Amino acid sequence: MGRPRAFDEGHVIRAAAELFAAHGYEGTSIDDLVNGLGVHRGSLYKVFGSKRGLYVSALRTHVEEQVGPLAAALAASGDLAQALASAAASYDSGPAAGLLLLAAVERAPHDPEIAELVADAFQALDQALADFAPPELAPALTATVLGARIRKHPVPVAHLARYIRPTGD
Amino acid sequence: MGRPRAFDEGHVIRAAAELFAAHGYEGTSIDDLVNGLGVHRGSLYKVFGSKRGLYVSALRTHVEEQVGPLAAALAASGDLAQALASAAASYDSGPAAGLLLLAAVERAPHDPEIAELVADAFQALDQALADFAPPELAPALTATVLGARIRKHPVPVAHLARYIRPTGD
DNA sequence: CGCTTTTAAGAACGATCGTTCTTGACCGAC
DNA sequence: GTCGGTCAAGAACGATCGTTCTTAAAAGCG
Repeated sequence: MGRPRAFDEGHVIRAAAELFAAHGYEGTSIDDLVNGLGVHRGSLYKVFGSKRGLYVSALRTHVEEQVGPLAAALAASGDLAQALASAAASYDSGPAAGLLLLAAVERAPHDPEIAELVADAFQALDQALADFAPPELAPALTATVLGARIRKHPVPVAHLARYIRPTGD
Repeated sequence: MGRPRAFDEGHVIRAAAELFAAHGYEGTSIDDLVNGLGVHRGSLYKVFGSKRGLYVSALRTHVEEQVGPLAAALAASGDLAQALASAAASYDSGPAAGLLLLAAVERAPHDPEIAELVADAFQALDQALADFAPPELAPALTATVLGARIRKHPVPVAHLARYIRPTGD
């Protein structure tokens, strides 16, 4: 009963993730979202409660739909070189790529819930990489993958594998 | 002639860098700057022209006073382990640390001048690291150092050196 | 058809945004 | 001492911020 929705919630969340990834949380206004998403102001507040609510939904969905599958792909790799290559390729692409990175540096320091989402995503990457390198190296390798995403030109992280001795020292 | 300034420009720039590093460009308002810096609104606009002008000054000073000396310290290291250790230690500390990182993900995509500042700083780190590892690995190692700064808990990047075979393949 | 419920539309709210202006305080030079 | 010039103080600008409100439109159900 009642008037049906004229928009798909998942589609809206993904489009919002793009906007937040492109301009950051503070740099994206409600008007930007209303115009870019084609969803009415009141509907956004009805469904997500606030700008922050929409942001959290966007980040959570980004982690689930982009970072999660990436971690799974890493775990299915044959060796470290393949894992690093697919990590770089997969994380470089995707319209909302960089949302996790932006969330980590912009919002996580001031928002514990976002900090937890970010930490969980990073830990998932750690675990996926820990199978192909000495375990104490996993956080550094995750840092490499994340840091590579920052630079303008692609960073050949996969080459790193050729210089790292196999698992177990 | 004329009334002398009641503030030190360098000190103001460094304090502004702290604020921008903590809350980002969009997340730091002119009122935040006026309150946190103790400098009058009109004086800020007289000296720096605009909020962006102050931000560019802060980023440039941060690169010159923090990142530059770090690159010099790297170049003076004995081996890769020492270089990575000092990179992690030096870049982790400092009140404005992270400003470069935040500038790279938040402003560089939308501001060519900032993008150039960021790219130059990254390249300086690349060159400093290229002396201790295979040259094609330098960007990846810079990415590791940058990525490590993102995570909440310190990342032991220096351990990476123990697994990397010496320069020249 | 009427009633109920949910969404869409858009004006409107006070607060804050970056920026500018006006006024008076301060200092060196004459 | 007073004049010229720079800075400090703070009110004020229009624009935009996130959020809320009022009203109309669209569906299922009796």
